[in-house]
Amino acid sequence: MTTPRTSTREHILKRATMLFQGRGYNGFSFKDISVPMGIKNAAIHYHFATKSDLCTAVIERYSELLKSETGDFMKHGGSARHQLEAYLAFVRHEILDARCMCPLTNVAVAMDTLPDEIQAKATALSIDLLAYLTRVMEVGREQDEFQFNSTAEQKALSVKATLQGAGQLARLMGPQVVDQVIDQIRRDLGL
Amino acid sequence: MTTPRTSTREHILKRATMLFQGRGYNGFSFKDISVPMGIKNAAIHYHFATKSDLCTAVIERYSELLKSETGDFMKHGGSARHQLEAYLAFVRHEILDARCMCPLTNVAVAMDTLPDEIQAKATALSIDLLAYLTRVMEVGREQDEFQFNSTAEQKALSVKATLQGAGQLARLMGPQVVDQVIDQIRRDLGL
DNA sequence: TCCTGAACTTACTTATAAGTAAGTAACTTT
DNA sequence: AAAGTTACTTACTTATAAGTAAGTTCAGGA
Repeated sequence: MTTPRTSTREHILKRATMLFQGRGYNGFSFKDISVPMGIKNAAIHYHFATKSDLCTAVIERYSELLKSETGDFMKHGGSARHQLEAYLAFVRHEILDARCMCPLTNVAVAMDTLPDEIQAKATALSIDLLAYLTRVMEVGREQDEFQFNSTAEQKALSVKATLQGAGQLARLMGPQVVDQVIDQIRRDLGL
Repeated sequence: MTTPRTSTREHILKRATMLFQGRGYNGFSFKDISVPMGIKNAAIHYHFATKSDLCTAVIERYSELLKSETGDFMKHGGSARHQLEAYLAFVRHEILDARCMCPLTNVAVAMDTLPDEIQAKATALSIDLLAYLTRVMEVGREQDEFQFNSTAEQKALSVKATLQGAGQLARLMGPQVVDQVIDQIRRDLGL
């Protein structure tokens, strides 16, 4: 073997992430991972006992990624505007460059068909994300950067919903909708 | 047979609609339709040659439903506020009572795995819906009912995205988010 | 009454899915 | 050098998917 064996697991996870975010849980099979990688399906099962385990790991990893990006702000504060822009840039990148959906979208649509473990992880992620955005909204209003007349939580929920929806509409109507929607989020915050 | 045969096709369509909107194209099978109906899979194939045909009919029917609900306004105008509320009520009903997602969401997530025909129908639907909402925004601003400082199209896009996202978050975080998001849409229009 | 077509069912095919058990090659430890 | 341990492959099972071809039932018309 020329490829270092220790990285196989990482490669599987990377591909699974792309497929899960790009097609949803029911939209891909082990073959979509194994064939392009030049390995056998059983190799995937060696690293991840079941498809459910694999996709749980995908969501876990996504959660960790977001946690590391948002953690500092949650602990130490900072500029809300700066945080918002970082988050918007992250979402923008996922939609336009990676051409994938937020894992939350994919869990939500197939909710009833998914293992409980995945539902739980996704729910936890959505709660974390909302808590983060709520904090950003709170701080932003305190700092007189953002203007809105509802609760920070409600505004955060609305911003999150809008971004989730932007990912969908981008697929249907083209990538240009993303920047329009993001611009409107800023305007609706008085920016 | 006690059941009138002529209604079988309608029953199939009804069930397919629930399943497609509830689980996505890849999240249900013919069995999910035939077993609860007490018919055989082949009976579905008699009315709809392929799964693609069946789901195309589902989206077509949804488009017709929306067209009939929005058509009058598009032709004759009226109160934008009234139209907006009717549309919000429609979306609210779908999320809370029917507990299903907009077909656009389900197409968007599995875009790459779906037949071209379905992609085309969904794209057409999204364009129609956006045109409708754009008109509502335009009229609303002309009538001094709505306030926003971007183009009517951009605002409409943002509202649509927000509602699409609300459907997702409702599944993950509970039904109460829907009314919060809808309330925020009103606030962001100066209502 | 025979015939025809609509609306199915029965019985099948083909493909693909997830998952498993047993074997193997190479590296690691003792 | 012998004995694990890791990271796989080979070969298989079981389940389920969409789709099809041929036969059946019943209602209405000539």
